[in-house]
Amino acid sequence: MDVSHLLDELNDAQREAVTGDAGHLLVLAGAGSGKTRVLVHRIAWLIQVHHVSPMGLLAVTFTNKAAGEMRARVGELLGIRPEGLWIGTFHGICHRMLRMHADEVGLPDTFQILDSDDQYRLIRRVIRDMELDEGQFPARAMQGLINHHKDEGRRPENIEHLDNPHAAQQVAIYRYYQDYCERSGLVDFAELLLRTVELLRDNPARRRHYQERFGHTLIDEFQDTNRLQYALVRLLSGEQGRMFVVGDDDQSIYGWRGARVENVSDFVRDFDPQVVRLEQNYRSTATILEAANRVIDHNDDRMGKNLWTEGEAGEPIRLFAAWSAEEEADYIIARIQDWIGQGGSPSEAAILYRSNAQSRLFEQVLLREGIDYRVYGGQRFFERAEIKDAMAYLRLLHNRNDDPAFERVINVPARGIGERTVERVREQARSRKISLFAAASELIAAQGLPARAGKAIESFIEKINMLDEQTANASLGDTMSAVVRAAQLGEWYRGREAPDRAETREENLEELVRAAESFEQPAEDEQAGLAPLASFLAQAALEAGEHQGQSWQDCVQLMTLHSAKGLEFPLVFMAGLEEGLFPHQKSVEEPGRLSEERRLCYVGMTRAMQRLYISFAESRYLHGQRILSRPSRFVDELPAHLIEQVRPRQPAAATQTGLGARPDSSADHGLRLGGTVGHQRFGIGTVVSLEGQGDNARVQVNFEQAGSKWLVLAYASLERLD
DNA sequence: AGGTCCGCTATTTTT
DNA sequence: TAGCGGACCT
Repeated sequence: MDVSHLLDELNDAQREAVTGDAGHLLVLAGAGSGKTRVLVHRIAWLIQVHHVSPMGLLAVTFTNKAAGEMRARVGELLGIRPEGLWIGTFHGICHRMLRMHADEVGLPDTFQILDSDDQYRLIRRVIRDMELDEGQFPARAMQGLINHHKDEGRRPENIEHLDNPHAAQQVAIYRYYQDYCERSGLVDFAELLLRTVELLRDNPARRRHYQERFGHTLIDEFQDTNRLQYALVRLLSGEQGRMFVVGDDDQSIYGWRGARVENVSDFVRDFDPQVVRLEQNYRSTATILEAANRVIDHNDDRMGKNLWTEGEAGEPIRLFAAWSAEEEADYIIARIQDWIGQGGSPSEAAILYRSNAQSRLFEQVLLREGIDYRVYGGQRFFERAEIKDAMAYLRLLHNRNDDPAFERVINVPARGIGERTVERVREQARSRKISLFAAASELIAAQGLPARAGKAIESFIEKINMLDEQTANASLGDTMSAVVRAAQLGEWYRGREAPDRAETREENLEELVRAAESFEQPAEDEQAGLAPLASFLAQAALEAGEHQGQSWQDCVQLMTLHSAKGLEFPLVFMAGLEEGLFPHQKSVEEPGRLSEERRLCYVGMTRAMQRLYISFAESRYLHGQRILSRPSRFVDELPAHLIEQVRPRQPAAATQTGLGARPDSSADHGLRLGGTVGHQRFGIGTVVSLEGQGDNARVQVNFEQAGSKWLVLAYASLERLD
């Protein structure tokens, strides 16, 4: 069989990775170096050249998007959809295994996945049940703590330090929450992984089964794995399995949520892999790459990598120093208009920022200028309140013991069941160790509720039971439709919200019915004996859907630097490069976090294909207050010779608005902004900023070689060269 | 039971 | 500035 098409379009390093034959492989894949291509070709290579059965391959990614893309491209390359090939997210794959072995891990067949919001509400419920002070044990923090323990593989019984009463209480919350989940057949995201790890760890037969099956394990974005994910991969791969690990330590930006870059070096230690570096970049100009290389060079403890390109130097990076965030936004939108005016497309432009709040100004200006835009990171479809409400009804049909679902809709729409009544039901559930639904039924039967409340609860229970009977043989679409109709959520929202808002909710509910109608159950779910309804519920939790609808439109892209990872745009703006904002204050304060901010900067820069603008503002509103900032240290780390100062900082007089001290152009040192100066040690540079007077006068110079420096004039002995 | 007002807080996000 | 949650009022 001719397999040249698998290698023809690859460079040497990519080829080395794809064909690697010596045990395990670590591919250090720089930004834009063709990482996905290598993964996809590797899979095809194993199947077509080494005749590995698709059944023997496991490919793991982080996001559904990445998994979907990989699956599509493998299918395309092989010309067929390889049957039996497991490509999926960590959570998707674990979910699948747990469904297959639910009985062995002590889960009911009807177990439900708890999304973050459900989990949060349940933890809050638990803390109240335990009658603890929510100030001392905030649900948000407890959620983080519990998830962190799980990500580290810890059960309540594995946690020590119980000498501290507060810590002991936290563990008690974890235990209570976990017991609750067990009783109700609920599994949170971290639990999906932890259960699977425990299954493989404690059940030798299962472990052997999978280890024998998966001769090859491929893992994407390895720098983002946490301890549990690494443990999972090791268990699945076993002694015999070959690991093909792709990652980039320089793009590790999720340490704050448990990702361990150290897994990359641990992998080298544990598996002694062949290491291949993909350093040739097919995305950005040489100028952008060199600047990015130089910035990331300020980090220690790197595996080491230098991006290069055969392409041209391209344009310099433009650095814009704005007085205010408003001016920054005006400037950026004006440059986008230039781009469009020159025939560029709006969707080729991306504005990247550190925190979501920054999008507002850009949105205002884009709106004013009539340019379409799309903000990433809004609420996702299955996270919308009305959708979650409808889904809660559906969940109750599927599993009456789903307490979070019961709590969510027991009084939505309002049917006169208040906190007191619900608390009576909870008490009953606690003392009888049964679900809320069962407790409510018992109370009705025992007439243990006030007449009014009792009637209301009874009608709710009847509604659920009746819906269940009516839809027993109905399709998923018809069931959903019946649920939405019976629940009367549209009416409920219409009665209490602004018309346009309620209308959107009703449209979403219609959309939900359509989604259920067109839902195609994955073949493997069907084989596992799963009802379509169960599949649908699981998928809603695991893939919450698109962030925002208008993705098809040709519009300017607004997103955080984090969401930009993995994407590329011809025209990129990185805005708000100010100390305190980027790097964020919190990251500056905590040791070790700064290098992650720098990696974020590196990620941002390497999104740009042709043209990169970097900007900062001296003043902006933050939490309703105007604050003054210095440029980010990352700006100083940009090599001066690659930068074009679009507007060197002007003497203040003209734009002075009375905010703080401005550089004084009338000082007698004879230097001027934009002027060229020479320095004994640093060489030649451009004056970028002047500050203070007399002995205190300081000057910021962008030196061609040494980069940007602040110098005190009294000591620096600069020479005027212009 | 349900609605309103006040005060507190405030990176980054996927599953 | 804005959203959320809790306290308070009807």
